Amino acid sequence: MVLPKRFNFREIEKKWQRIWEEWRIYRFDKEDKVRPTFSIDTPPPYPSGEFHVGNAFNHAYMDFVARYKRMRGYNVFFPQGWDCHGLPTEVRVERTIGRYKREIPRDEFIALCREYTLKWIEPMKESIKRLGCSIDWTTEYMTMNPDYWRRTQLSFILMYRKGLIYRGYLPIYWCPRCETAIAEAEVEYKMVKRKLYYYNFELENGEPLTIASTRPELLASCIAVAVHPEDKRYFHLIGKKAKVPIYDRWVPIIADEEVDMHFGTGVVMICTYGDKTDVKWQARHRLPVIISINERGIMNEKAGPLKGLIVEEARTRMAQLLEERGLLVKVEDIESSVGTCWRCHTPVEIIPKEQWFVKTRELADKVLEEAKKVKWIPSYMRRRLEDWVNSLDWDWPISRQRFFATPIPVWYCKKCSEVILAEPDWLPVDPRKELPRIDRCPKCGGREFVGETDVLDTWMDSSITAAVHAGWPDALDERLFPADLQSNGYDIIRTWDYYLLVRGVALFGKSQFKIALINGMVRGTDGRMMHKSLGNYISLTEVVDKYGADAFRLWVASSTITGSDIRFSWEGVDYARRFLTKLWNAARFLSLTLGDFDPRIEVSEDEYKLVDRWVLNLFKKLIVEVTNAMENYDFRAASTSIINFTWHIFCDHYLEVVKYRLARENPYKRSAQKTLYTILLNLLKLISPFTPHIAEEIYHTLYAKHERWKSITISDWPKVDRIDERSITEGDIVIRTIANMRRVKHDLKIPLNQPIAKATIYAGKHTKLLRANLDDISNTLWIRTLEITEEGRGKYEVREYPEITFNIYSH
RNA sequence: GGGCCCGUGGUCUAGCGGCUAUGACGCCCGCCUCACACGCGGGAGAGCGUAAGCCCCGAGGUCGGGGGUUCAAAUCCCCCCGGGCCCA
Repeated sequence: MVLPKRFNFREIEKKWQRIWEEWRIYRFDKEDKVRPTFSIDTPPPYPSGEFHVGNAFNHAYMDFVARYKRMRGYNVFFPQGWDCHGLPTEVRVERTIGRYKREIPRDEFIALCREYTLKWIEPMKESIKRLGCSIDWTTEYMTMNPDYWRRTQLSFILMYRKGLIYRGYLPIYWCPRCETAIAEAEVEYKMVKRKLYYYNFELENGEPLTIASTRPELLASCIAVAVHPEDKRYFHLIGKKAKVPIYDRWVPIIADEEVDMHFGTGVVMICTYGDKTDVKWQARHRLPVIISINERGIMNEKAGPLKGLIVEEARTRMAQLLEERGLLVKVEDIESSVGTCWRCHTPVEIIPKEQWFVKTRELADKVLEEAKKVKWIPSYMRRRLEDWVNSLDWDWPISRQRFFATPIPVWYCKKCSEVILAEPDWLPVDPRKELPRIDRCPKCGGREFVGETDVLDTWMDSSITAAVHAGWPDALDERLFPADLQSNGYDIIRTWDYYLLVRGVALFGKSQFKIALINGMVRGTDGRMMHKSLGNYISLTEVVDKYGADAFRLWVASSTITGSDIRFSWEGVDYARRFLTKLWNAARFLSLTLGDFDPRIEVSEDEYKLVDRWVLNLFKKLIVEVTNAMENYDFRAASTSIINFTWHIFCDHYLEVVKYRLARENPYKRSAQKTLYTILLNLLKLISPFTPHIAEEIYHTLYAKHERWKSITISDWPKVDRIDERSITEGDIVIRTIANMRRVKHDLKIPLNQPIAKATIYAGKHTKLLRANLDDISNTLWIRTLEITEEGRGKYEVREYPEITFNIYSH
């Protein structure tokens, strides 16, 4: 069949996506016990409603691997799920319905969250499909479904029983807008302009002591004043007392090495809790705790005159109060970083709360040990994980004061407060609505219980995906666990990779994944991070609409090395598309000349010409190169090698020298056809992990009737036997001679299809070689009489082989 | 302030101890050559002195800047500057 003149990627891509799904060729075959398995722990996207180019970048990487491994004979498991729970959904639903969650019944609010989540998943699923990902859609799951949270709850129970989860009254990050605890990992630091207030405390001798603070509203919580132990200015004050202004309490003046002598006046007030250092200081110096902010960010009765004000109002009010009493010395503008809630961007507070925690500090050593066993690509990414683990000061708070999440499977005895942990066979369970299935409290015999109303951090859901994919806990398929591949961006090493490792270690005593494939960030065309707010945001839909999934995928593969940032470029995607056009046209040329060719007919070795052996052996080298690159997850090297071979070696040189053999009957027609047939078929195989749609379309038009594979995307990866280096070096001499003569003919303004009466090549030591290939030279250049002699020099030179010169006589 | 990564023609990028630094985009010139003008061939472009082009000559340069190791550095080491990510 002849290929149409142009390839309509819109139609072709959609068609194959549909057919692949119908054929079920990307399903993991559970029954197959022969092929080795390769399992991917696909990070479930959060249903934001839009699958952006960053998501697509990561999914493309996973798909390259999935498709490659399938062709290497693996039974590939490539699942897809959705990480549904989370604060952003609650925030967005509140915004959409215009009411706060506490204003409507809880079940109604949760139902709305579910409804919107389903709605937001749809376009993202569509995008993943349009990207051409070879996902096994029978595996699709949503963490908001009871069957999934049953597993999350079980993991909680198991970790609790192992003593890895505890309930404690500890300071935690708290978002006053969302009114929930958040983990260190969820705090986002932003540089903001703030005011630094200088105001006076009073010393025992009545003298003032000026301190600098950005948070004077916390004076009510001030529990000490600290200086650096070596600060000569304040050395004499250590151990004495200072009086807190407004509140007139005496607090100790202590020394601590972490005080920055050069910030402000070198005197700092310690408040419970102004920031993370305050938490450390409070504990280290065994200071009391005075909490003056409530859970909604409003000053409480402890704050006295500030009571009822929200934090920002309280700050300016306090500055006023200080000023009125002549205690305010000065106010400076400074830039400093403020921790904010990663979803709603409200500045976070630190308050102590009764919360559930995972003993992550206790698990740290084992996590580091397991992280060492993981193969990190690129390898330096492991450092990031290690640095993060080593920098953790607090345990991981896993309880959240939210609605739309997995319920904590716990009740409390009303009488004695004993924790009643759900039994595994009660799951899934919602203690907010159900009672424990016991009559009496095992400790005090009490008969009344209260369900835990807090829910679990979303990371508790998503950090067991690898195990869940493998069927845990019902029927864990050992072949799929730990997962072979975990792929994500370097920005979330501290979350995805870290939490997966923590849970892996806690629940299974090992990492849940073997390879961590880390990709960079997608930047806008201006080189900055792609953000809607920066106006450099490009949607995947737009790119795929304009250029097609294959062009986007090939651009992703070829534009940057694994782990590096990729800068979006329309020119880059366009270049990829132009290559695909080239490939299409080459295939079309073959479809025009292979009409009478039967691939079953054997072509004997001596029917092949040197140029055939040249291109076939160069192609073997390409296979080796691409295979090595794919094994190293170096998609750039793999894809650019394919592009360069196809475009230049195959199209620019080889196709030109065989055209004459294809145009009319001759003894070397079949060998030319066979060479073209073989090379294009195997090129399609090599490129199909990157551009599966076009490869499939060409395969089905030209090859499917002769070849045994239903789809080229599940065909065998090309193999290589002995490479004949000699035909490569000799072929190169012939090819270069032809190319240089074509160039000169063009420079002489002779149309390339106009016959040349006569030409002479002065070939020196290459005379014998060129004479043996005289037909290729003369026919490709349309030379009527070609002479090849050993002696003499012509006017023109073959650049790569200056010993070869030639003359061309147009008349 | 800390950890990690990056800095090569106008733009993007390869090279990561050894010829004259790779390729692409863009630019300039030529060409409708029986798959492809979404193509093919060629050229300038990584420093300066001259008005352009060419040639000669001169001091001299070449991968963010500076220093070092080495017979030899874009490549290794140190410092600085700039960008990024993560964190304090």
